[in-house]
Amino acid sequence: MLETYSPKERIKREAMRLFVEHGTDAVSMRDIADAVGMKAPSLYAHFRSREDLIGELFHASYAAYGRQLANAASVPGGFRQRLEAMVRVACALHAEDELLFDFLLLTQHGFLRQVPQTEDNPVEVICRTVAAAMAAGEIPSGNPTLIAGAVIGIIVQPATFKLYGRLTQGLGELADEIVALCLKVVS
Amino acid sequence: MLETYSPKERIKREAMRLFVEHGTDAVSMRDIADAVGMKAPSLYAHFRSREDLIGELFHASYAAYGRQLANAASVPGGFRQRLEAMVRVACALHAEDELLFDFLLLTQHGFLRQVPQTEDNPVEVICRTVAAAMAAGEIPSGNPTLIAGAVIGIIVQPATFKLYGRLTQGLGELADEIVALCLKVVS
DNA sequence: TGTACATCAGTGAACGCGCGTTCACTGATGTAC
DNA sequence: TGTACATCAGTGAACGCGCGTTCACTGATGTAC
Repeated sequence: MLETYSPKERIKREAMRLFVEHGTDAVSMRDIADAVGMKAPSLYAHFRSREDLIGELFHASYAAYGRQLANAASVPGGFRQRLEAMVRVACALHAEDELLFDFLLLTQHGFLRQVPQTEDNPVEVICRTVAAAMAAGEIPSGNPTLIAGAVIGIIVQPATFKLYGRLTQGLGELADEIVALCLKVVS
Repeated sequence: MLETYSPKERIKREAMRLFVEHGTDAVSMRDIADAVGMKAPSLYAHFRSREDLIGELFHASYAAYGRQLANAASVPGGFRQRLEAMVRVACALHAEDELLFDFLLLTQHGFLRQVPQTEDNPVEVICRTVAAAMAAGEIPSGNPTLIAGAVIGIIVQPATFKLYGRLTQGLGELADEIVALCLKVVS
């Protein structure tokens, strides 16, 4: 039941849903409050401002994605095992909570300029892992950032296709094929 | 000289620049007018509304990209030649007018739901071309939309990296490598 | 050459609206004795 | 069990602001005679 979640969790969830459905800027505090069954002023008992609410939604989830990828990147084995683990984690995150994945996908450009380049940054994790493998001679030498970008693109663009209905299967069901495509790109 | 362009062209250009720099929703009609050296009401001599201005900017450019890709997709030769031609066109478009490419990249999610699935749609062009090649047995069978998504991701994600300064070279300089990555993905 | 008029890109002032946010208040719930 | 008080999530009313847009007007430019 929705009611078993805390008010703060319900607000975050409904806000995310509305942001994905209509775009961040088309959703007002009153819209969010309505969706939760509150009045707008009540939201300020849980978040200091609208910007805080959206920022908390983005940054917390983005960093959580980064930590999950970093975990996967540290599995024992060679680069190919680590890459496969990372790609499978990304696909699993999409399968577990597609709304959250879509939220990050759609709102990324409002935040990427201010996102810290730390170890919690998912893009950073993949770039570092590819660069390390290339430096160690595990994959052919080249432009590591470009290869990392290709890998990320192979995950993110199909997620976009799913969002707009071009693909009916989610990344969870497509994981095997996506892993295979990413492995081709690093060969 | 800027002054040799028509007022309408100058408005479109400055608007695009501001939208890329600050995000569509953070730019007001007054901001655009200021950048062009006019007052806000003057914009309405050239565009019926703010929505019209942004829509014209997006849809005209998006369709022009689609036509260029469709041209490339019709070069003589096998699928690999056509794919290479399309990827090179995409890279050339980025090299010729990075601002426009970035604008389409950043604003796509505000429009993709309402974009027509016609022959002018760039995504549609690539999906159709891959599907045809797969049906003809020119590439291994699989999920054609997923492969097309991977190809698009390999182009779009590096463009995003360039936008945020992760890559210093544009797609023009990276074209050879990007072509090679796309060819791997369809093998 | 000079005068009267048409054209039209651009403007100043103003509009109504919805936004984020504040704040004094309500009313249900829990605690003390 | 009953009364007085504290707590605190939630509210109604209101605020100031910047937005998109309208409209009567200006003032430079071109044309007719």
